[in-house]
Amino acid sequence: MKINNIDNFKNKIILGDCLDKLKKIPSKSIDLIFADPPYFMQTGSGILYRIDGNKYNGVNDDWDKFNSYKEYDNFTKKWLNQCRRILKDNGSIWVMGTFHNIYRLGFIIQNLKFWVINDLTWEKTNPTPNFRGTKFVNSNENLIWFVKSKNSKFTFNYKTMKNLNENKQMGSVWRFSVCSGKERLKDNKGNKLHNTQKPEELLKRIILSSTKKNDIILDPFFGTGTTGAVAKKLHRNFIGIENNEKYVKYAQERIDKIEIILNDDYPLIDQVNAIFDKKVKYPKIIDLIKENKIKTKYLYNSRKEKVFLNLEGRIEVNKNEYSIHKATELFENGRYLNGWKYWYIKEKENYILIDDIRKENK
Amino acid sequence: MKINNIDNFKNKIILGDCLDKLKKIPSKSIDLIFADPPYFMQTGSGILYRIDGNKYNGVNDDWDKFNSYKEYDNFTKKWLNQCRRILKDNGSIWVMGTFHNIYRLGFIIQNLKFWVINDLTWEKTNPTPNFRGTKFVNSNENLIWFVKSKNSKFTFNYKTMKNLNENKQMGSVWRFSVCSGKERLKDNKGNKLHNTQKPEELLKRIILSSTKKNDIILDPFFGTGTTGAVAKKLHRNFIGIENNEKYVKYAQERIDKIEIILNDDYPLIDQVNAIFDKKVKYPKIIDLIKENKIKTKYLYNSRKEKVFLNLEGRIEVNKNEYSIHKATELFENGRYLNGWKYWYIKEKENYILIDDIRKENK
DNA sequence: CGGGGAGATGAATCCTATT
DNA sequence: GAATAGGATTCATCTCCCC
Repeated sequence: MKINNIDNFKNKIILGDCLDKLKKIPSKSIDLIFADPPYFMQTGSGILYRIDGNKYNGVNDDWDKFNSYKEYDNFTKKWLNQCRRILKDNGSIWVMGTFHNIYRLGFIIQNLKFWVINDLTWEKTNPTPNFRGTKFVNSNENLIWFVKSKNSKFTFNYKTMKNLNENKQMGSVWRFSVCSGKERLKDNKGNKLHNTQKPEELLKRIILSSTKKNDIILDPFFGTGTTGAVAKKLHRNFIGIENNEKYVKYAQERIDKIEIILNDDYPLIDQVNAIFDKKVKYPKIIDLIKENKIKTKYLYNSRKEKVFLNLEGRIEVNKNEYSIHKATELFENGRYLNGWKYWYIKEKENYILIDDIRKENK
Repeated sequence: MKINNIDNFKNKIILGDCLDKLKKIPSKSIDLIFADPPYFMQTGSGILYRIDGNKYNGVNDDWDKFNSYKEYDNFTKKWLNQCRRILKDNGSIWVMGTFHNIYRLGFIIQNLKFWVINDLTWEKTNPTPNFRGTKFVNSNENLIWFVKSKNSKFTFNYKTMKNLNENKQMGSVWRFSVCSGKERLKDNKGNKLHNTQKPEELLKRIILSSTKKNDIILDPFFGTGTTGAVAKKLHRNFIGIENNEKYVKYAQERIDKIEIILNDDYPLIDQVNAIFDKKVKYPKIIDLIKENKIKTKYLYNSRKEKVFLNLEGRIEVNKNEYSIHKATELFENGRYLNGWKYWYIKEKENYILIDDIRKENK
């Protein structure tokens, strides 16, 4: 086995510096990267500050601010370039942040020629109120979903997400509460372990929408391991990178505790996933003719206009041949419609949509 | 009077290039700038079809075309620098965009040492669906509210916004529909005048939250003049800059038509509601009966013909039930009339039109 | 101007495999 | 690489018409 085979990293938490450890990951080996990077501010001592209320006081005179943006941008470019290298060509990356860093992220993402698919808003139903009434309550965090290039054939489990959303297309604004209660990890003194632990609901949506079962998901800022926990629950593989030994310990415990089968939070979601995103193979019209499922020589539209269907499954009009789809243009003034849902056969006195015949014989 | 006195620009639409005209505005003269710049959408050259086969008519205007991010960024820097110059030290700027441009805006805003107050999300309740099921529905646009420096004493009308939000602190995610219907301006052929007209609700929140009465509000991408219209309705002054002659003409007409009805004797919030929430909800007849506003069992028409009104708000004639409207047909030889304006109740010896009762109880 | 139904429409980086 | 065929895909809102 090669030392750098991706299998060596699967479902492990790697303790160490994000950039150092990213460089160890083989190229084009990852299906999804989720990154919740820190809000980095250079204070002279090089302290990393997470986005957490007003904790970044004291580093905001103009010069420091600009200087720290520069540092932050450089750091961002470095880990994003590593992400580009290790991501499969059709893989996806999700990042999240607030106004403090999301514009830095988005700008650099676009400059590195990544291709943005969606920008999303997580609306927190229970944000910290603005006690002094000085501005609007900061009730959103922002997500960017992007891929390596415009031509990427990324995964999007459309029907799964629709199904999760009362059977309507899921939009780009997600509304649920911040992580609290039992889900929130505590240290052995009973204090919250991490300031910005992400809710599993968030990772559930990300992973369900843009990965397939058994995909490999990497999180370079693993923290308390929400990404790993949800990946395991959804039968995906994870790789975590985290610099803080304490977080690694608790994250490992958290993930080890999860039993993959029959979890109450995610009952049979993989089966749902499989059911809803399964592509159905339909027979072609020529097959239906050959198998004698369509015996009639003529097709009709809803206005009972009649066309001739030949043995090759082509519609003949004025000595020209058209596909069943293309023929709709002729009869609908250039509107291009799905021919399967447009043409009927006549059986005795009944008109039957050819799509219904197709579905009976799939 | 100085040639460049700001009073010369007040409540005028300036036809011409955004940058040229911004340069004419005196320094530190503006209280609020709202900027809805081109988004640089980069749509493909293909036609996007709706599911019913019709074409989707999206933004394909010349004003949204740029050759590169670099060109877009340079343009952005230039107009933002002019904005910094003309804005009062305690003034506010709001910009908006989607993922196509919002990271460019935010990044440049931060690099130019502006100070961000809030990032906000406008969640559209009726966005264009994703016809192909290729990604999450783009249902949000993004806003950035920022000021000239961290020390700015900007305006934030906290209580007004709280009052507008059922007396809860207003958050950074706003939910309302896109501009359509009567609010949407049409050209003289009946087509939509502008591809991206913004709803008045949006400007209402921006102007109410971060300006005072009689403030001067400048919009460098004036378009159809939503900013001017709402400014006028709320007793603020506007200055619009717009390059397209047609838009200017229609915007001027739109603004001229507005009657200012603010009155100092009434609480602002009531007036705001009166101005913007033009739709009056009338009670239904069943509600009036339930609330005992209509106590009588009989209704009369102008010929004093009597009918029985049951507890479900239906008129009974010859063992048949009719709506109050449908019942007019019976009594008017098939002429269909508005029942509210046809039927009376009898109170002592007075006949009272049920429409009057309804209006008293709206 | 009630109520039901048909039709229109909105800032969109909106498909894919085969020949 | 371009052209073609096959096949999958929509939600809230507003206006207008009719009864």
